[in-house]
Order: sequence, then C-alpha cells, then structure tokens
Amino acid sequence: MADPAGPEPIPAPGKPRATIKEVAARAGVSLSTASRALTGRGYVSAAVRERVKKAATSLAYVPDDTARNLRQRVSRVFGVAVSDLRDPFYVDLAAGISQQCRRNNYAMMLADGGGLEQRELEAAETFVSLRVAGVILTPMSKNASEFIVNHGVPVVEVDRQFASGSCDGVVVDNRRAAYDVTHALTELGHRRIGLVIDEFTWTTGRDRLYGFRQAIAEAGLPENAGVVITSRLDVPSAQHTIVKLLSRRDRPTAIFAANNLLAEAVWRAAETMKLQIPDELSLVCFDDVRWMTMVRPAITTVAQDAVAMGETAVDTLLQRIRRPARPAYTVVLNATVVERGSSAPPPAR
Amino acid sequence: MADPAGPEPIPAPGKPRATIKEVAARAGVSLSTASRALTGRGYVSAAVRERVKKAATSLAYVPDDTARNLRQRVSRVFGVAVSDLRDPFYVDLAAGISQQCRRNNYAMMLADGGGLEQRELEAAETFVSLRVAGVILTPMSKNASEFIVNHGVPVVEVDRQFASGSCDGVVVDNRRAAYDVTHALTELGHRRIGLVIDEFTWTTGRDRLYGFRQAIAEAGLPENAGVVITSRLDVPSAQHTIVKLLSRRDRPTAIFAANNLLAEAVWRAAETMKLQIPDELSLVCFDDVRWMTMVRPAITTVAQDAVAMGETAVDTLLQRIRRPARPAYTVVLNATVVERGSSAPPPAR
DNA sequence: GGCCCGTGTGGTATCGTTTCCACATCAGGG
DNA sequence: CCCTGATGTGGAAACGATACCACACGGGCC
Repeated sequence: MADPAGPEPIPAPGKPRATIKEVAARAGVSLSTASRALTGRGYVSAAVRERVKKAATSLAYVPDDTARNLRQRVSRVFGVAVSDLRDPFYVDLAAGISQQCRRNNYAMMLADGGGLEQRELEAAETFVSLRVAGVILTPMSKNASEFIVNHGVPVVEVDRQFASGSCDGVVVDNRRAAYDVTHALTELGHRRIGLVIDEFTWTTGRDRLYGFRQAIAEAGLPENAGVVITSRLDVPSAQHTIVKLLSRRDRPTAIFAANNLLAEAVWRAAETMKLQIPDELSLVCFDDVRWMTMVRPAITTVAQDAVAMGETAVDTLLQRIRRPARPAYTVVLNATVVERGSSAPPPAR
Repeated sequence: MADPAGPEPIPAPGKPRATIKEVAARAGVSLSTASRALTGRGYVSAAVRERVKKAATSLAYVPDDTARNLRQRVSRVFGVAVSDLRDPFYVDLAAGISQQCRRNNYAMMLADGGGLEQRELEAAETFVSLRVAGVILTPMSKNASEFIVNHGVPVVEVDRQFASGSCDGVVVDNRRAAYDVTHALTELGHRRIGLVIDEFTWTTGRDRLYGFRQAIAEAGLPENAGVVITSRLDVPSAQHTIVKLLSRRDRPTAIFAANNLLAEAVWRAAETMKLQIPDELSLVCFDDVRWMTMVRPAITTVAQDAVAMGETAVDTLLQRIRRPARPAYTVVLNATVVERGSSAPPPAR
C-alpha cells in the first residue's frame, strides 16, 4: 500500500508552459471567462470565445489535465489490466479497447500482469490513485475488482468473471462453444478425446470443461472417453506434456485445446512426433489467431471476437458511468466454430 | 487543439475517499507530518511514521495522484504511441515497454494510431496535457516529437527516427541487416530479386532499401536485378500486388519482404499461386514473428528483438529525465539473420 | 415603474497534495 | 551562557483548472 512513491520527482526543465491565466490575460478577459470559452460550458459571447481561442493557440496553450482532474475528481482515462500482452487474444482485446476509447475521447492506461495476482493488485491501486473513470480487467481473482469498486470506480470484468453481482462483465458463452466444438468431434466418430487446458478456477476454464464433458456425455460415451490434461500456460511446457499424452498407447484420436497457446503446443507436439493432422490426430481449439490460417491444414477453432469484446467493455463502462445505480449486468457474446481442415474421422484401427 | 473536453464529467458516486487530512487527524499529527511520513521525504520520528502508516491502512487511504501530479508538475506515467497494435512487432515493443515501466514504478498510457499522423498528434496532445514524464513513439512524422519536446517533455523515437538531434532514439541497423539478408540471396545465385516494401519516407524503409541496393550492387549485378515493389501495408492489398509481380514472365526468383505483414502477403501469394518455397521462390524478410516458425518450410528472417527495444527505450527515457541537458543520442541495436529453410538457389532455367 | 429573465462577465473557493518556511527543543562546544 | 546544528513538527502557500455565486445590463411584461 502506498509505497514511497519513488525518488524525488524531477520536474521537466525549460520555460514553464502557458496556463489558462496567461491565455485570459492575453485575451483581456477573466480567468473564468477564458475557462468557459475553452470548455464550452456556460455563457460566452461568440466574439470573446474567438478571442480566447486565438490567444490559446498563439500561446500554444495545452490545458493541464492534472489540474482539471483534481478539480473534477475524475480523469478521462480508463485503466486496463490484461493478463499477458504476448497472448494474441489479449492483444486483440486491448486493440478493441484502445479503439473504442479513442472514439469516445478517453485515454487508456495499460498494465499487463503476466498472469500474477500481485501485479494485478498493484495496477488496481495505480488506477484508483490516478482516479481513472473506469477499469477493465481480465481478473485473476475477485480482489482487484473489489478493491476498485470499493473506491467508487466502476469495473467491468472481461473474458472471465469473478465478482459477478458487484460489477459488470463481458464474456463469451464458453460452455456452449466448447460443447459445439467437442460435439463435432464425437459426431465424426471420435471415442477418445483429449482436453488440454490450463486452469479451472476461472469461469473460462470451468465452462469450457463443462461444455466438453456435456458433449461427451450426450454422445453416450463412457466417462473416461474424455481425457482432461492440465498444463501450465506456456508453449514449451505444454508441448512437453502433450508429447507424453500422445505417446500413450491409448492416446486420444482428437484433441480440444482450450486456448491458442495450448493449441500451438499441440500442433508443435504433433509435428515433432510426425503425427499427421487430421488423419492421425484431429485438433480443434479456442481462439482464432493468425497462424491457424497459415499452417496446413488450417485449424478448426472457436473464434471469439476479442476486438468486439474490448469495444463492448468500453461501452459497458460508459453506460455504467452514465447510470451508476443500474444493477450490474453481464454481456454474453457469441463465439462461433470456424470449420477448417484440422478435424476428420478417427483413423481406422 | 483543446477540443471541448467532452460532456460534463460525472464524478464517481458514493462516499468520498479518505484524504491525507483524515489520515493526519486520525494519527493526531499535522498534514505536513503525515505527508512526510508517507512519502519518506523529510524528518519524521519512527514512532510517528508508524502511527501515520497505521492510520493510512486503517482508512484504506490511497493517495490521490491527480493532486500529487498537479503539485509536482509531473506524473509517474510514460506515454507510448505505436502505429498499430495489431502488428506483432509493435505488440512486442509495447510488451517490453510495459515490463520495464513496471520495474521502475511507472505506469504506461498506450495509444495506437493505426498509422495515422493525425491520431499520433492527438495522442501527443493528450500526453502533454496529462504531464507524462516522457513519451515513447514510433513516429509518423517529426511533428509529434517536436510538439512534445517543445512542451518540455522528453521523447524517445523507436524503430524509426525523424527528429534526430532533438530527441533520443532506439533503432536497429536496418541497412546492415537488409544488406546481410539480401547478400545471402545473391550468394545463392539469385539474379533477380524483389524487394516488397511499404514506404521510404522513414528511416526504416529507406535504410532497408539502401541495404538491399548495396548488396545487389556489390554482387556486380545490373541495376535492374533489384525489383522494388511498393505496396500499402495490409495483407490483402499487398498480396494482390505480389500476385501480379509473380505473374510476370521475368518474375524474381527471390523476394525480400520488408516486414512481417508484407512477408505474410508474399507467403499467401506464393501459396495461392502454388509456387513452392524455396524451390521455386526464395523468401526472406524482416521481423521474426510466431507463424514464421510454424509454416513449412520455416521462414528465414531478420530478427529484431522488439521487447529489448522497448526496454531500452524506457531506460533511455529514465536517463534523459535524470540528465536533461545531455546531448541527444541514439541507441542502435543489433538485428541478426535467422537462417531457416525458406531460401535456396534459384530454380535451374 | 417595478420585476423578472436571459445573457454575459468577474471574483473566488476548492480539489488533495507537496514543500517551503518558521519554530521548538535539546545537545554539545566555545 | 549563548550560539550552532541536528531533529521534529506545524502553518500555509502553492500547483492550474473548474464551477459556484454575485452582479450588471437590457428588454419585455404586467
């Protein structure tokens, strides 16, 4: 909490910038009039407004948001904390948020936590401290969201959900999508299907697991037809795990990878083992990223529109700011299966 | 300039947060003492310091950076403006910056301009307005950098350079890298080599072109051995252009793509035309991104360590803040050719 | 003629912090 | 005994903008 705030600040050197006071003086009006002229709030005659604006440009006046924010007790900034900027899914999310922020004249503070709860909490504190107008997070736990909400700042949880009830959310229907894509595998005749996944503590992982299980069950397959393999969320270690899985005598004939990184790991594992996709192994996954259309065969996957999720998250925040008292709500976006060539009937025995 | 600043701000509702005044009251000391205790600047007895800290946590006190920043005339935030968050190169750059910011207790404001100069200028104004401690840009023109520098905020230009002399820079040796990778092609015996590139107005494009030309010239090839094709920087339109290029009777036997997006376009073009890489067409490029190791054959490319560039940029800013008067300098990082399987001798005639 | 309202302007308190200055105490040295 | 310097503490002035209030003026309405 409130760590020493670092070493003494070194203010930028050089001549100090023009303030609104100087603008007012040069335009021959009072401070308050100048402020009204520039912000457009309150009465100013057209003539005066012009004079003030001219004075402002001639002085290269840039309003000081730190003062404005202090006075108004809010800044026109949204805080965004995503797990990991290296993951293409989060990048698209951030890109969507960034776009939509810009369209609404908000700036974006971005923090990526590398998947550590501690970092997320630090980011949360920074955001509160800067009096951001709202925060978008891919939460690691309920702590960060609660902390922020307790300080009166609206939060929207994206991708996963923890604090449902106390803040808004934007997610996809993970369960249904996982069901669909798994169902397609059972329909093709697969009797032994692997699910490679990194976690169950969050709604994403849990729902994908549920959807997977449901599809297996509805196909009338025995409990052990679904092989669930958990792995850390990085390609090399997941790849290692998957090689082991695929080396088993009773190896699955199809794998559902729960996100793009795990999909990459499966793909690389298959390649090093010289397993042909889809003839010897079917692969389907979650997240639609670039390489999936470039490898051969291209990969069948569940496409979430991460950019749209980001935009929606911003819209949700804007709504919330306008109507603070409205009960919390969650937007569930669609995620659709994109059929490509990476799944096929299981190899004949 | 200073657009109306949007609609009236709606301050967050709910009970106002604790201020340092309340912390001071609860600890039974004066405001100034509380401030000293929390920031660690100036004299405070150990006992008092403890009391104040206890009071702060018990009130869930979070210092208000908007007030702090106003008073200190700087914020602990760096502004970052990259061309396009969807381009993996810029993402890595942003990731590196983000990391290094965090390590030094800075926050990061991120704007992506989609490659439009106008947006870059808007971002610049926002940064100045928020009194960021420094700005990192991939400049579109010299305007943004100059604007920011004129307002007394240090800037470091990354990837490309415009305002050299008036601000610091972090780049790679584009010319040398382009030379190396082109030279490898001439050594393989290619006599007709294409350069696909999107611009020459920036140092990146220009230097890559120079390196390319130099390699062609040194190989003793005629002027027209190097075929320079310019294209817009998006995959579909570049792909279209390249298909036309490769349809010519005297089509090049090798192509050097000046960045990862153009490389993707070349790759896709070759694929749609059923041109085998590397047997019928050699492909080398700039930027090392994920898919290049996943397609077969994998792609030979110039790897720039974008993460390191980002980190270096932050370090450069920190140095500059410490020593504002030091003459501007540019850090040139190495970029190395990663040999994979996408180049080979030209097909026999 | 008195009143009110719309328009336009200026004065000033205020946001929450940091930091400069003044002041107080106490020890030790001349 | 007085001065100096180190250690602590409190008072109050900034920082730069906004927004509330008061006020002034002119015209229309009763």
